[in-house]
Amino acid sequence: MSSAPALTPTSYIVLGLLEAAGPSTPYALKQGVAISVGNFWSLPHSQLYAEPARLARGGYVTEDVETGGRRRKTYAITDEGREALRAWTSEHVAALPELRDIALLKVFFGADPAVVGPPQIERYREKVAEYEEIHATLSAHGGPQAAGPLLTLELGLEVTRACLAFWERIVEKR
Amino acid sequence: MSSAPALTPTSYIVLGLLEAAGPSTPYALKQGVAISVGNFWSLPHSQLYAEPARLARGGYVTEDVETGGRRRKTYAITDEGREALRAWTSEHVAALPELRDIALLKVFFGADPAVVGPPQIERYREKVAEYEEIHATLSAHGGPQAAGPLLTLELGLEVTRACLAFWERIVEKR
DNA sequence: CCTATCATGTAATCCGTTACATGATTAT
DNA sequence: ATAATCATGTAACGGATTACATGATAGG
Repeated sequence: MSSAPALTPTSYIVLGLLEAAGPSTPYALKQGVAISVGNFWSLPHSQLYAEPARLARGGYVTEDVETGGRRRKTYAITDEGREALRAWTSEHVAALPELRDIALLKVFFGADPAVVGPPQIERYREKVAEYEEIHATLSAHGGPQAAGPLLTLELGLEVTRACLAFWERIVEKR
Repeated sequence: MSSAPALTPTSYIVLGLLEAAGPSTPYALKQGVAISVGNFWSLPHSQLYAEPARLARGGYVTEDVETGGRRRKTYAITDEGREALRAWTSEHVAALPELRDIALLKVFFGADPAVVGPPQIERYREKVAEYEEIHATLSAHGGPQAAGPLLTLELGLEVTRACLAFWERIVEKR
């Protein structure tokens, strides 16, 4: 008896969104990712078609196929899926994330900060502004279920600001 | 005529190490990654066997097979490889990196910071200490060719400190 | 009515992870 | 000697990216 492959972060993103938003089509999941977790963990839309299908094979979600023309598929989380999600959020994490920053990789191998830096600075400034705006609306409205996303956003802001400060410093220092 | 697949970050890590260290075996590359770029972009050792082989097929490196018993392979960067590396470091980067932090993902989906946070805090403290030590030795010794790695380390330190502060704050705040 | 964009999906390919495997070398 | 660890690779599998493709919908 072959055990099914373990669930991946992609799996839990889908499960988490399905639990929060209720039954959804892949397209709705795509929208959901874009305005929430996609800010720090994005997925190509093809994954949002493939992953729910995998989860359905494992019994973590149900698949409901529209009888009409487009045969759209709607997925809903099952009790088993909810349990898997709960177990996952209850486990601690030993490993730290890696930066995996392409611009930084180039600097490591000798790129000129004056070349690599400026576009990064510009994008980081936009991102800080964007995060600040989301943070304002989310902390004003957005009930207690927004606590997780709000915390996430706060780390995003701090890290983004740290990166911005770094690039500004190394660009002007030469 | 089928164009070869584009080079990946893994490719440039191998090319960069080969340029910096001279001809190397996969095992030497593994050692090199571990003490340098692996601090923010790690690779499983199997990639350091597969990737040089791919690069050899594209003409970016040469492969020299030992005639003796182990038939060890030694790779050396070619002019074409050097040019590809130089072109890559000269291009700017539009995209920003994503955090892709599993612990943060769990918090996003409702995990209790008191569960997820403490192991992260412990690891982050170790990492800060480690980075500070490397930074001290690298800025004391380590000539001008250590400029890239030194900068890289500085961003690593700032981001790591920001993450540490975040987790400390959200763990104690409840 | 035509065209652009949104919505919805599939296919091919390849990288990356994981596991397996075995040859040298060192320590006890 | 024998065990343990280091060194050196290969194989299998699957997830992720990329590209392809076409059905709806709205704007001009």
